[in-house]
Amino acid sequence: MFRRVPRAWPGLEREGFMSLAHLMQQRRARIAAWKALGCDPYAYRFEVTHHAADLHARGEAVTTELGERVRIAGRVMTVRGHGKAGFAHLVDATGRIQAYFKSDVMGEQFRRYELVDVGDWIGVEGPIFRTRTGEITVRADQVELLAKSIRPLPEKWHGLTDPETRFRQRYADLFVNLDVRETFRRRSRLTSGIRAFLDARGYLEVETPVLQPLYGGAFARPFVTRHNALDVELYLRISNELYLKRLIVGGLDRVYEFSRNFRNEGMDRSHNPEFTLLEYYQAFADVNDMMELTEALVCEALQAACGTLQVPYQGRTLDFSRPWKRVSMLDAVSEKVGESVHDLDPVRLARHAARFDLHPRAGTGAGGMLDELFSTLVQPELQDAAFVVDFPIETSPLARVHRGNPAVVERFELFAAGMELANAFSEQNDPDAQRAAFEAQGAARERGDDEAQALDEDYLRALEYGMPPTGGVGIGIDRLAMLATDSRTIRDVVLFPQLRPEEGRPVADDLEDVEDEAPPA
RNA sequence: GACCCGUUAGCUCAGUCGGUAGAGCACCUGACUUUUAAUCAGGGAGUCGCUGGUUCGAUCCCAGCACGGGUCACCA
Repeated sequence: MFRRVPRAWPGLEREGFMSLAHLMQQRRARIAAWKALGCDPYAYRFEVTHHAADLHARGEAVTTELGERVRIAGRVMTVRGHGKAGFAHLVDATGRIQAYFKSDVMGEQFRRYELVDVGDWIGVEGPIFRTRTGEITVRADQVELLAKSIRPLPEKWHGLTDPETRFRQRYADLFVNLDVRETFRRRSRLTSGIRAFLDARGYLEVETPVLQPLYGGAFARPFVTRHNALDVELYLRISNELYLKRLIVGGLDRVYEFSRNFRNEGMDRSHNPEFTLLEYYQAFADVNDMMELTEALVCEALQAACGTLQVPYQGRTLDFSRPWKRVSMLDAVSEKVGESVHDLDPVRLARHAARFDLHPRAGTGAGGMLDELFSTLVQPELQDAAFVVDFPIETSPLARVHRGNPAVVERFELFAAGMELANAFSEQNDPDAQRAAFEAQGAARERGDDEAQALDEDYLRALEYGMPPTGGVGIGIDRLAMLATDSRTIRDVVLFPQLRPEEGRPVADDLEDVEDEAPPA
């Protein structure tokens, strides 16, 4: 890690004072050597004919005889010199490929090979062949330096393991730990699979505001920012839900958005302050339609990403094969506490909560206590994909009351690996009922619940024009990506997870400044 | 926010019962024309996270701070 040091430390000019600066100075010195050979250490382009994977795919067709000429480019990860010959491994976007450099073949060009440092980007041209030990290799007769690397790479065997450095310097993580690339490729296959699924069903991908004058659609604290010209406070969105439903009012009857949301809360294994939520809304559909659709969507996405619905995750196998289990929250909690809680009696729920050593905040209603009991007793056991239904009204202000049971709403959540993956409702489209639900939230806010949802007059105005019956779903894409890539934490599937900023500037930069100003020896 | 653990060379780590530190890889020099963690010989590289305290002397003991990791809390 970078260390903070005083900017002007006496003795800096002493030769070899600091190892990193010393190592970088050695590498910088090679820039001049390349120029002396007439080479630009930072090239403009290189014609690539093949990737590493293309050459490996040829298998037995490659023999110890020299074959087709190819041009490959990549970062040098290892160099093994043998006097008048040498080997190097290049890594490109598709993997590793070995290059062989031989003095009597390369002539003057061999001098270039001798200047190559680990970490440099180079381009190589020559015929492919198979070495004595069986590795497919390019026998270089031409070498070009594409970009000089002046910073030493992490160690080749243990690699880069410190999580802080891996996240801060994801660029290094990506070229040292090649499995990290596969994680993000798989995440990309997941999202492109979802897009293909929704596009094929007539859904329109849309983009709605990240900067919102009023945040809503979820229970969370927001990040606050300010627009200078308008002189107004704005919030980074905690959800895009209310905007997508405005579009349903507008007649766009199937819409979806991959929404980057921001919630000003603690961070842990499954929470990053910014995260990606896929939301999709379909007019004329209810929660049951959306359950079917979600089952199909997730299965298709996982197939695209993993090629299986038996998903290995942290030493166990999660079963996503259809149909998924459906669990009533009321039934499941009743079973765990040993008596029926279907009447949502607050006194009885409080007694059970106390029995399991749960201490809901003062003012928590029956729905909140049911939710706590569920989270503690039932949720950890939901490893294979399972839908949970029958949610209390109190915790669902944007959902419609259940047609068959006025105590609960038409809603489901999807769980797997003990994590909440998705949340869906038959959306509330009665403007008066929605206003009443907002007002109940306002009362909760009065009581000190700073996550209660604000009344959104513009959203109510939209509902007053009339919103068709609508089913809506939100899926936590980061969490789904965790499952699809067997990642333990959300940070493993977010390219640049949130960290405290590094204070000051990296040590090496400070030292370079001094060296640059020093007179040449 | 609470508690526990960590921070030593570019990387991965050892170590000092308090006397200013080592290994492997990487780097430099030399040898080596099919190696692949190449090998062999030699060499250089460190305010031991920061600040303060105790001490003749602190990388080591103590306190505070910073950053990171973990557990919990918060988080429908």
